[in-house]
Amino acid sequence: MTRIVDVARQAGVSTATVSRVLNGKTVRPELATAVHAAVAELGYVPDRTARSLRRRSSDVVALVLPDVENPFFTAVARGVEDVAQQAGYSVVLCNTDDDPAKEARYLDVAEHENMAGVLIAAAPGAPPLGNLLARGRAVVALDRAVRDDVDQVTFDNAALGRRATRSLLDRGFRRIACVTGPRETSTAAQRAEGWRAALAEEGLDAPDELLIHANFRVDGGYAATAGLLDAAGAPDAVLATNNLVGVGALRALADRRVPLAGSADDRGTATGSAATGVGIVGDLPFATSRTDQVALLPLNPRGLGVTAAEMLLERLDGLDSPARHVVLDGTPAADAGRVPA
Amino acid sequence: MTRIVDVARQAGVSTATVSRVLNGKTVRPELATAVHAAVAELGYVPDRTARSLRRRSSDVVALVLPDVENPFFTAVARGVEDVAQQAGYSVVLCNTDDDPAKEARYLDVAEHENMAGVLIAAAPGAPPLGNLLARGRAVVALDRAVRDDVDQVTFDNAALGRRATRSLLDRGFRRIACVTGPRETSTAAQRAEGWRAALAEEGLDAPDELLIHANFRVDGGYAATAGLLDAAGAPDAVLATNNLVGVGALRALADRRVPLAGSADDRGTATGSAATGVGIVGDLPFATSRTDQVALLPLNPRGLGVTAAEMLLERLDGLDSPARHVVLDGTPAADAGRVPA
DNA sequence: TTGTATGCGTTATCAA
DNA sequence: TTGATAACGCATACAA
Repeated sequence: MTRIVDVARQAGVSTATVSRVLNGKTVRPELATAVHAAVAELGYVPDRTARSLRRRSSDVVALVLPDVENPFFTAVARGVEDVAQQAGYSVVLCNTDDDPAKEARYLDVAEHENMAGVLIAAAPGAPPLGNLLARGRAVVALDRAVRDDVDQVTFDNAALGRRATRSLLDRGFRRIACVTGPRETSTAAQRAEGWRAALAEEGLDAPDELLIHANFRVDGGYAATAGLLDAAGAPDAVLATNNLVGVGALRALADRRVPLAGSADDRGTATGSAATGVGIVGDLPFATSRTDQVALLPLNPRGLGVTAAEMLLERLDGLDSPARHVVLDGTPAADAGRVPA
Repeated sequence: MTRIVDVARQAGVSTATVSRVLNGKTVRPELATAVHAAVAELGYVPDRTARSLRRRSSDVVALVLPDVENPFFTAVARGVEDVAQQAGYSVVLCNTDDDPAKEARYLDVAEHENMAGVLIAAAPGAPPLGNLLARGRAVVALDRAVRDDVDQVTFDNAALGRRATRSLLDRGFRRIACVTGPRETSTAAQRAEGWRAALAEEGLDAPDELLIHANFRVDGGYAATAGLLDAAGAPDAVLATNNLVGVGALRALADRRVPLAGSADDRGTATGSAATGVGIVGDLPFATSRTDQVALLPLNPRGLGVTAAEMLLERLDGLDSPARHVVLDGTPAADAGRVPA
């Protein structure tokens, strides 16, 4: 392994000068070129562990997510990684299952590993992120809102809920149920608020029995949708406020042979249940059926990750500036100009 | 931040003794308890960076994957993480997109970050993993076969291909196409071999035009299946050798309104195309349709991750033992007894 | 068995 | 601007 002393010797300078060149401090140009030549010739790569120990901060960033199996979050991770890699940071993925205890463990690790920063979609009910901030770590919350004093980037979830509901209204549905995530999860609550608002704008009621708080996974969407279909006064359409809940809803309909309203199967297939409309806030990258009768409101999770990572990078060299809140539109088209590819 | 000297002072011993206690060396019991008490009281956590620098190896493990957006590999990651966490290791996810250059970069990082080990589903055509081995790093290849001199855990892919094909044969299909991944990818090639073998056992031909090498993603499966349907002598069933290709195949059929053979839609729906059977090696966690007419051969990617992680842990304290090759059956039931939950 | 003292490779302080 | 050297926190060789 080649060390900094080897480079120093080869270039005929001190280790301090080599270090300065490598860290962009002011050095006489000819010495700098000599150092670069030596680095190239020896194939020297600084030992990141030693560097971390000395700097008291590594070039690793933690990305703490509720569910790495959710394609939404893996897409977020892609965006984060692309930006972070570019800037020389590595990304560690941490999966919390929305368990505050798991989340706390990972944040501990992040601190004791001297990680440069943390990007987090925080579990509801988890303790605030003040510890990390207090210890001078950069923190950016993404997707889900947290305490005001930390940087965060979220979608305009109320607007997303409104727009998805409106597109169902535009298709002629009137009795629209909303299957969303846990009450405490900000995205779930806000998208449901958007649903309520869209109905209100149309002079429609949003009765309690049409708002279901499930978990934000496939089984949650499945059970909730099945329940809605079984209950008296079944809805003529269902709004799923995230991708996995949407998958569950579609599968529940398929299992019961309830056709999608507006599809070719709508008429002709003999079935006991009335055709039902489906709206989804999010995408279905692994759909096994046609989705053209589904009112999809595609999101841009990658853009969310990109923006969050960029905020973290800025925060890393400016720890004292006030917290910033960025609200993205959320859809790929709208973010196109705003978020770098 | 509390350091080892603080603990030493508190316990009335030297830093060396504290270190020994923490690392399980032999120490007089009463001193050990004193140290433990001090650790607890001060809430001491060793600085992992310093430890890495000194030991020349960290407690981070790299998990290098071709596609973190593929649910198969995220499930592998879950298995790896569970085992690794338990043993005190953190897991870094690295995404290569099967690009040898990206893979090489990550392996470089793993080496220069002094990571304890690497778990990798290697990109075909990537340079062998000898470098890492030579530098004394523990390496375990998973899912895909690599050079014989490195530990590896794979599925019995030929058998998987055979069984999936057989289940299509059992359902009465005779002209069965195979859509698999790139020739160079061992899993793709071996599962296709299994397909060929199953047909041969039945005295059936496996003509070249029925074997398609696509990419191992949704678009690959989609295009390949569409092509098969368009060609003269279309198959009566399609075997997809991985989950994403299966998604693509199902969506191609749905888009063309080709009913699944054996489903309720099989008769009744007027369509130009004949009903087609589908077999898939893998699972469809995000299917938006019923899958009971699909011949699914479920896999156990989590078990793959668990086994690979356990092999890595063993390798970590025994770097010189000969390379081991573990071949898992691959299905959840068969692995149930073999792979710890 | 325990303590002392050195070194891991880098960055930062200080004097020149 | 540059160089010599101390320090980051821990583990271990060596001495006791």
